[in-house]
Amino acid sequence: MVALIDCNNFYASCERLFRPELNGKPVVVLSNNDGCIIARSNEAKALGFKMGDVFHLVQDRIKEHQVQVFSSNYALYGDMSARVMTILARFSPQVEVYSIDECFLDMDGFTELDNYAHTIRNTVIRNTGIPVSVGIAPSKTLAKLANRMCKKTGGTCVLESDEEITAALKDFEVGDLWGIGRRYAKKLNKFGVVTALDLRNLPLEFVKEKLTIQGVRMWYELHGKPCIPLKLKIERKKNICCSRGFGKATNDYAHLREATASYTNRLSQKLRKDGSCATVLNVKLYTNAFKVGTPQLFPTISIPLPHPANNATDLIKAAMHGLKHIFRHGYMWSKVEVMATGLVPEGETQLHLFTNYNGAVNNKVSKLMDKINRHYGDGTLRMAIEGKHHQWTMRRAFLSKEYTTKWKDVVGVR
DNA sequence: TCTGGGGTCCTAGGACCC
DNA sequence: TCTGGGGTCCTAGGACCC
Repeated sequence: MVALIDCNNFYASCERLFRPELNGKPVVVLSNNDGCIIARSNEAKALGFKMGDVFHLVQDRIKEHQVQVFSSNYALYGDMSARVMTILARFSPQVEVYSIDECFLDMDGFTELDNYAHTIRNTVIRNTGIPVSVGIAPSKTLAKLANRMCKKTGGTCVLESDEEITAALKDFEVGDLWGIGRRYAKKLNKFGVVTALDLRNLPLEFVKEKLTIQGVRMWYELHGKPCIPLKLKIERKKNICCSRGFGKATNDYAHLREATASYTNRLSQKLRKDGSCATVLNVKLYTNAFKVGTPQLFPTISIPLPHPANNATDLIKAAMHGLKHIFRHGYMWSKVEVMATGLVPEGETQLHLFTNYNGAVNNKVSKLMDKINRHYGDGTLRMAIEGKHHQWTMRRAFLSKEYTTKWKDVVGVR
């Protein structure tokens, strides 16, 4: 048996923690750049606000219903997530942190699962203030389903017997299954497969043909035979990316240089944190595809690095070279993306045959900057080429404080 | 004026090897 | 008249997840 614990309306719940007067009121959290709605309290859901609603298009309704709006505050959500996960790890020796707000626990050998689920839920809410739902079932896919079933009531759900599982599958839309997206749902609907039970009852060969090997795994999982193991080890990432839209589109090359350098610096931090070096750096520019009638271009370049690197200096140098190559006049650029690929473990990098360059000095500088920034706060030391972040930095008009990660933002109690 | 930012896995097809 | 039978690696594109 496996449990899936999922935080309810996670970002909205985090914001409410430090604004208790908002309990029972509609709250939404926006994506980066205050673009779309990405989290909603139950009250906001009830008012009809949808995931992905474009903020400036629903602004009138937001005002009308006095919905409290927040910009994304990942410093806060990341820290609250770590607290929740730490508590959850007490409840099982085998834990997979699946996303910022979800966690699988191995429940093999555990008994009285109903009681245990309640204990988990009550402990998390008592110790962190974050409400969670707990779904327990024989496989990950079914645990996901169990979790979804109690999401509305915000409680717990254990699916164990065949009768319980069959009854649950019967009322569950196939498109809501973990692993079935919009495309597959449409495809399956065409074959008359509407519910999760319909999918489970299909012949295995048919599933394999239409949904490939992933569908076969899902089919077994729906039969209560686990096929997707818990990921207990955190693996090094295969790609690392830093991509962000600008607060305002620009055609100014100087701004693009600043933004690209800044994202690349951030990318290099992520690489160092993961213990990886890049062998290839990709740079891509975007115009705003939503603006019909304006000239569109999405130029991209892939730069093989002379030496695997994760220091800011070498990567920014490569990125500037790439940017120069793909930049064109006559376009309004709205976003830049830098991506590190061909990652190799730091310390296992291949030296260059014809030079004795090994990046030692640049690596030292970056590591020192990490240390200082960890101690004095992100951005204390930056690369000069990043500029002052005025023109292109993202919109965050409704940002809350870093209540749990910044001394000056900690709430005082009298 | 304003529409997110990350990731993963799988398959088919091409290029190459002996 | 007739032209094999294994492999690997890489990439682009498509699907999915939060």
